[in-house]
Amino acid sequence: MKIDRTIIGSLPVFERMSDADLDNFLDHASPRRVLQGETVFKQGQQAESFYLLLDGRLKVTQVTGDGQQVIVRVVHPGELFGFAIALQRTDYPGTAMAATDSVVLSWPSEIWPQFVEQNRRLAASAIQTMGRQLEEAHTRIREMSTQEVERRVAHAILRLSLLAGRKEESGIQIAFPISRQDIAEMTGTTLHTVSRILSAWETRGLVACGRQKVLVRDSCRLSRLAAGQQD
Amino acid sequence: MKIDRTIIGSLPVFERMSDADLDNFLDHASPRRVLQGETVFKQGQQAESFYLLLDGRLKVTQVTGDGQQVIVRVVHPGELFGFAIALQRTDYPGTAMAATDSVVLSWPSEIWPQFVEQNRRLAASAIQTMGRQLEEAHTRIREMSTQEVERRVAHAILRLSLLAGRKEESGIQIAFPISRQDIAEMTGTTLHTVSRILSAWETRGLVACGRQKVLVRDSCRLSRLAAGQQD
DNA sequence: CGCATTATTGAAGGAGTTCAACCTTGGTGG
DNA sequence: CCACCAAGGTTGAACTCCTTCAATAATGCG
Repeated sequence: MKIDRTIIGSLPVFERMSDADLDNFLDHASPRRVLQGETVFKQGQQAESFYLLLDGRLKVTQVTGDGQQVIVRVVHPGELFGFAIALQRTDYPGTAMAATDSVVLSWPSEIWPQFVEQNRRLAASAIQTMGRQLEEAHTRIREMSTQEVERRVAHAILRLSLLAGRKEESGIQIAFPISRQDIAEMTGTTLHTVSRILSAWETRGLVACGRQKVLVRDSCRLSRLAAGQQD
Repeated sequence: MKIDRTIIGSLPVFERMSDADLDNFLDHASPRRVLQGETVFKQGQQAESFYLLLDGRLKVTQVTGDGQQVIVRVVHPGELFGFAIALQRTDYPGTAMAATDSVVLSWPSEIWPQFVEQNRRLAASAIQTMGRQLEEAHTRIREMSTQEVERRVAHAILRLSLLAGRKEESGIQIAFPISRQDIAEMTGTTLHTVSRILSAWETRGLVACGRQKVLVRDSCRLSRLAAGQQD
């Protein structure tokens, strides 16, 4: 499979990879379309591949023993995911589902060691990616420990508007379908509470929202709210 | 500074490093004693070194904008910490404080890239370390999202008894001083709630505790409690 | 011994969940 | 083409788990 190097080579993950290495690497890749609602892999499945998201948006969820679901990560274009192999796991710890129609590249897990060893700089890049994720997780833990729900939701929405925002005339639209339930699973609350909060915000002109849609109208005031300053 | 290779070489981090590489690497290390209550580094400080804990136990805390503290990690002997440099940060995101008298090794941040590139296998090892931390963080997020306080505390105590437990005649003693406040900061609750929970457990014979001490007397029933089965 | 730190416990209050009922939206198939 | 219906969303009311406030007790260090 021949994949165009120019687009992919510009991604941070491959930043410092030589053209030759990159070509070689891409020769082993298989592209795949994933329609909205379909999964790339499921929790507990054998981790036969690792992936890169080229286009679209994925939600990575985990289900607890008693059936509760949590969104542990949203995958944005250009990010690696499903690299369970790197953690010496044989199965995927979560489920990756397309929040919107997406395109992914996949490589067989076996070549991960090669992937890391062939280009030493790349290892550093992978570590950085994980480091960022780790920091994000810690931020979330901190927020969940100390902040009330409204601020957590504000943070989550702002974050999404940054990483997945489409600028429109009346504000920043989150560029993939996201339900109240999704937001609840990202912030550790219930869809009811999220609904109430968004309704209140809408009244105050902070956001506008519809079915699976959120538009940030006043990110400035929302930021202040997230920071804990009442406005 | 000459440090004995035999002890350190057996640590998972250096698992597959050659003796020569290891010696070279240890030549750049500085050991340091850290007394209980002292800090190795503080949140916001320039990240001039990265570290390995040889002996003792550290708490890594973060303080939020509004002064609330959270324990993001407990560092156990043999683990790397303070490798902010790997995440391309110039400062430490948290504070590392000795929960008990400890010994650490430190290396100048500058040699991290060398550390990673010189021994390719080591990079994989570092990634695994971070991967484990990431999984742990996700577990915590999942727990905080879905479980009530008592189960979270049970999990935290069990985890500590596994990673820092000293077997005694009457149960498993957590081998470093840990206050109600600490447990609260690890589980996202208040010291009051922790105190009430531990008191209740003590009555039921699950644990025995004193000032900064916790002893697990019935890890089996505690596990069941953590799993959500009422006993 | 005295004092600071840590821990216990009661009472009151509140933020958020749970339960329940109802409303909207948009896709689909008759 | 539009009627139907499942999925998503809203909103009220009751309840509860946990926090907050407060006061008191135990522990151990200097």
